[in-house]
Amino acid sequence: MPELPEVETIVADLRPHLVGRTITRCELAFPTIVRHPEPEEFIDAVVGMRIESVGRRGKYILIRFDNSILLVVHLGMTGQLRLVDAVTPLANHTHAVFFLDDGRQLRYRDPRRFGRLLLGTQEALLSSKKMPLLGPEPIDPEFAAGELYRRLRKRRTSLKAVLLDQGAIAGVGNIYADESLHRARLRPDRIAGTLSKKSAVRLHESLRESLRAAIANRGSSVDTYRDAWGEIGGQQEKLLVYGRAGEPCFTCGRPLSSIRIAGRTTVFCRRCQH
DNA sequence: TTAAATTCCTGTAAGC
DNA sequence: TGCTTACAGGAATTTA
Repeated sequence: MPELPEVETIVADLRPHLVGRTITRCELAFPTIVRHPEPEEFIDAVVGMRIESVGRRGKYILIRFDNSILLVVHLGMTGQLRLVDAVTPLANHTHAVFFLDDGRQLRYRDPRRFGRLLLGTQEALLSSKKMPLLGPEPIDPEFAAGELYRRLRKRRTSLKAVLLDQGAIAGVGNIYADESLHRARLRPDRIAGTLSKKSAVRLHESLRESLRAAIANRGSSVDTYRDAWGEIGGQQEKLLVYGRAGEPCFTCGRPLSSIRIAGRTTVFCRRCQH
């Protein structure tokens, strides 16, 4: 499922192709995928807009138009945003198509429909709670270990739950939460507030390393994730624990354990993580 | 106020 | 082989 590295890959791929393009037409095959504003208003507002920039905040794709209005795309679990030629056959579950002035199309496809589209200024979307307040970007050079430590310290829930909390740290999902906790040799069910500064520094480094490696490998295609060209990523081959329950730990050889934390499958090594 | 539980969805895989 | 059932999970919403 798309997390920070997968969204970053899509955004980086789309940026040079979308900036400067104008949306000439928009078709919604499944209008309820648009959560704001009403679908008719959404179409009226988006058509004729020129794309100024393409960015990312957490797991959100931000397509900014030249009047500071944003087209916000959240991929949920199975969302895909693809740039295709007009002759490319329409895949099933394609809910929205944006026609561009160069003849190409930006298509949103999402079998499970957990994703959503939003349109508006950043301020309006935030104040109307259509977009939540997100925590800091973990790969931002300014995101220091001390900041992570402060955020962990005030929480009385598990490390895993805090890593998944988008208001605590933006962009981390089930894959990279498990991966970074394993790298940091920390049990996912450790209460966040009991962590030492030293352990928090280790988690900070592990988190950033897990995300950086995944971005370098164009993300993990463990479920239906595909990049903007429909291609799979490469990080799924390099995952240390995610999806490997029962298989041997690469460090000690003991079978990896699987438990449920915060309603999420969580894989870790009972021998290596404390 | 914080944390946990519930809900939304459908493709996939396991089990009978 | 074909049907049924369990499972996957991001985040908004509800409950504790």
